Amino acid sequence: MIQRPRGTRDFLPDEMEARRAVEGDMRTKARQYGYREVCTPEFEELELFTLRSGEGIVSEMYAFQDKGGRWVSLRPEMTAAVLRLYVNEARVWPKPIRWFYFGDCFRYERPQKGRYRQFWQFGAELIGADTAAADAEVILLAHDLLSSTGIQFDLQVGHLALMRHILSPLPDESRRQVRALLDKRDMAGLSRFLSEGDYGLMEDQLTALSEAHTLEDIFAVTGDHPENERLIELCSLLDAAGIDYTLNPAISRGLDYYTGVVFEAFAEGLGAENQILGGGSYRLAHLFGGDDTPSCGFAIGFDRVMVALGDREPSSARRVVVASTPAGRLFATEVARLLRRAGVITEMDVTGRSLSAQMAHASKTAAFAVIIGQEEAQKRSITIKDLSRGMQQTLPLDEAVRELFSGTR
RNA sequence: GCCAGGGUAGGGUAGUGGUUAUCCUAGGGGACUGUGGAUCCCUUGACCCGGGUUCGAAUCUCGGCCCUGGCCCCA
Repeated sequence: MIQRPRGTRDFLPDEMEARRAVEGDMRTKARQYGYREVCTPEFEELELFTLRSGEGIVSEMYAFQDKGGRWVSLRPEMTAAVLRLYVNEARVWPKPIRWFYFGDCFRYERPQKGRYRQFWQFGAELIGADTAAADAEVILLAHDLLSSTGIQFDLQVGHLALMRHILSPLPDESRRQVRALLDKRDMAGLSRFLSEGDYGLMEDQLTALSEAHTLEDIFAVTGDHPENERLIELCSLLDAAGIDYTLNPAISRGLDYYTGVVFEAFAEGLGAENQILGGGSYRLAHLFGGDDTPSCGFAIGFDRVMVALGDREPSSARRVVVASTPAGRLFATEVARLLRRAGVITEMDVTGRSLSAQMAHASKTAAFAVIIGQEEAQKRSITIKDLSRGMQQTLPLDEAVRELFSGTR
């Protein structure tokens, strides 16, 4: 027997239908905001991803040399590819550009709850705008996408300029370490690190910042800063939209290319991998040969959303099985075509089983059985049996199709 | 890369060194060639892989693979 590759999953029909339904709701919502779907290759030149995220990520990617000797990689995320697409094809399109995507990505990591080697992301990018209104739109879209799924989540919004301001006296490498500690909320580790480097005052500021969840508290720590206005405006826009969010100036997203506003969302019941959304404003296009275009975007961990949703009711779409005797078979074929054309999910026997066995099968998979034997075929009528209630009636074909159609909607 | 716990028919399980590996469920067929769920009968189907110990291994042991969760990382 061949095993499924590690960290991958198979999806059976019930689960696939649930995934498609959620995905469809997200698409609908994104379109309402004027975003249009794009699709990029599942593998790209390796350099695309190392330009964005550094050489260090190669060990966690499905990277390989193809038969022409080119270094390529299965995509570990989609933002870089979407920005590459923008630079290649849409540089001169009217700004701003609103795009969304849904696709699978691959990372070579140790699987655990909510973490797989093949996983799906739903994301959006707003390219060519650098205002609080742009930040607000993207955050609202992210919020509405998550809301449309019905999960409970905690949305946190921050701004990297605040922390950069405080950390500016530090050398580059220390800055990165401090941000990692803050992201983990490891205040003890932070304290140890900063006192070693003789930055005691900074520790007080950072502690205060990580505990600040209102604009006043934040500005009390950071003082006057050119980006304060941006944050004030963003908050007033988010408040006007009436969404729930928490200000969290300690978000650092572990990334160097984010430029300003950053946001994340978390859900319950996911164990260690509880982050379901990450995003912010960034500049990437110039890395791929474009202008230095400001952008803002996010990605939703689709699989984690599905885990957070839990098991849903299987699809309620009702089905019909057409059961026939040999004498009714040709007419039954005709009837099945009519039903399908009318939009009814219709199955017919393909095993040559007895009528009794066909009915036994129908009772397991369908809500209604349509029975066609010699008598029905001669009169061009069909017998409809409601399998849950056990009632049946024989009707002329036209009338029966109408009946079934309305009965199964 | 590290740690813990796991792996017996499609699903769920019993089985701590000894006949032909247990039971439930599911699938196929039949009793029943125009009517399902009940019942009965027949049937399909498993010890994750490999080495070792042993007269004998599902069982003990080692390695690997995979699963679940945690750490690390998280673009």
